[in-house]
Amino acid sequence: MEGYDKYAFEPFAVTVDLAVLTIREGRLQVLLIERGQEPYAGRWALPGGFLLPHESAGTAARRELAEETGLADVSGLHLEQLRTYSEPDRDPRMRVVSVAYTALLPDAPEPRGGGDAARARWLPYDEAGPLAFDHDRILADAHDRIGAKLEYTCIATAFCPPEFTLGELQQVYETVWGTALDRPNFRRKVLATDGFVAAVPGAARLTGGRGKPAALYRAGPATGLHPPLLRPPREGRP
Amino acid sequence: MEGYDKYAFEPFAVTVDLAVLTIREGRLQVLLIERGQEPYAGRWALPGGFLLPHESAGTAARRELAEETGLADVSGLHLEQLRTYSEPDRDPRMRVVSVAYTALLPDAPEPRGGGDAARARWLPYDEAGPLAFDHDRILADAHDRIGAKLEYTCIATAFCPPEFTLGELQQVYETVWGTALDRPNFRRKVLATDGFVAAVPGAARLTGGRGKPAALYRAGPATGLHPPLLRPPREGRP
DNA sequence: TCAAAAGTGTTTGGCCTACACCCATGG
DNA sequence: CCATGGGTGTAGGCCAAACACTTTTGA
Repeated sequence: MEGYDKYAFEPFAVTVDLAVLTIREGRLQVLLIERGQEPYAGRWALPGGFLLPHESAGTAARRELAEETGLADVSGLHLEQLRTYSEPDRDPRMRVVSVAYTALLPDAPEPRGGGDAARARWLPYDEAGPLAFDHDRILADAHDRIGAKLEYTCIATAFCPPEFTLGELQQVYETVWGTALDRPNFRRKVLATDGFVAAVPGAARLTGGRGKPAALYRAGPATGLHPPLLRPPREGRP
Repeated sequence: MEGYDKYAFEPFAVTVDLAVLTIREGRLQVLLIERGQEPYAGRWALPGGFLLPHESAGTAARRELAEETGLADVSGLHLEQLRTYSEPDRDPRMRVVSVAYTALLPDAPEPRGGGDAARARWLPYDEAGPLAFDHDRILADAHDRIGAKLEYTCIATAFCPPEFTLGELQQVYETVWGTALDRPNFRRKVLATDGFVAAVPGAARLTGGRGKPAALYRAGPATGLHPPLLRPPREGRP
């Protein structure tokens, strides 16, 4: 690093890309913006943007998240770094290194167009492609990561509103994993894990219009899941 | 991104940093280079360097790994992206965004000085700090990640030579986790996991000079561990 | 013949799966 | 009173922790 001339090379641009996931209508959905200009004009892409000169990638990601979702308070949302994409040809215009983040949202307000007045919308995860740039890969990596982290962390509550039922929490797992779970066993597993959820005394809510009202819970202080909540092995070969 | 002037901002430098880990003398050790110039002159740091203009971060990391270790063939080594560090003040000279990688080595040759003629050496993990820049944090993150991945992946074999005994494999787990494991149970667990290791027929090796010669194994084709090999819960509270 | 390291066997308990069953509510 | 979703109970099985025991080598 010594003797490096900071202007010797063509500069690298550094951006953040966001895979913003939520569960709407029982489906995993992702926040996309429509590109107005070339390259990939008219195609959908993940929201994102450049790092400002005095900003870390995490700060930039949270700023972009607020801009793109239009939410006033974005501080409580789950945001975590996914990985960095740096293939030389990933943007045909110039060298762009992008730090990708995954954000999880509970309720899903319709997005307003971002700062650059582009169209923004939620789209079901499996109808999202093909996206601009290498965003298909980023989105797939985000899905993989979230699916894996459901097994050994408590992030599932990040998809839920402040108060939620165990049925709603189970739907998070089922939606992301694409598999059905046994309700009694899921319930026991969650309640047995210390600090995963905390009961709201006396509260209850009707979920489907019919049926017994469900008890309400809040996210607990725990972050890890020991032992993990393993997803059922798939029927076919992996 | 539209209308972005690639020279409008002070350029970002993009580097890779490597946490190169190995097990020597029964201890987890890390490859460090001594800084010759300010800032942090005389301090030890993780090896690393700038991305070349047409190089991805992964390519740069593998190039640096070859340069710093002096190994001729570095293609079979385990190298994986850790995360990206982008705090604005992490390098006092300029804005540097660094993509950190973790590399795992089996045997550990003494390193030759890197391309910039700096001193390089192996140091036990727990004697490594304090390092230059934010490298203490990067190194700790690498250790955390490797410890976690031992539970649900087969990367432990990356610390072992091509042919190894189950005792050596167990020492990898014990060294990284800092806990003792039950040998019979470890053995059963590893052999029960399809594709983790494959026996080398007829081969055996004496390990401690005394005792029964141990059968030899090679790394199998599996990458994931289902079910995981969970580390024993720590005695104190987490 | 002993120490050291590899490898096998066995018991026990816990957790997890699967499924049967009861409860509360709206139509 | 039936459909729907929430919640409890329980029998069986698999897995893994714990530990006793055998085997093979060098000294």
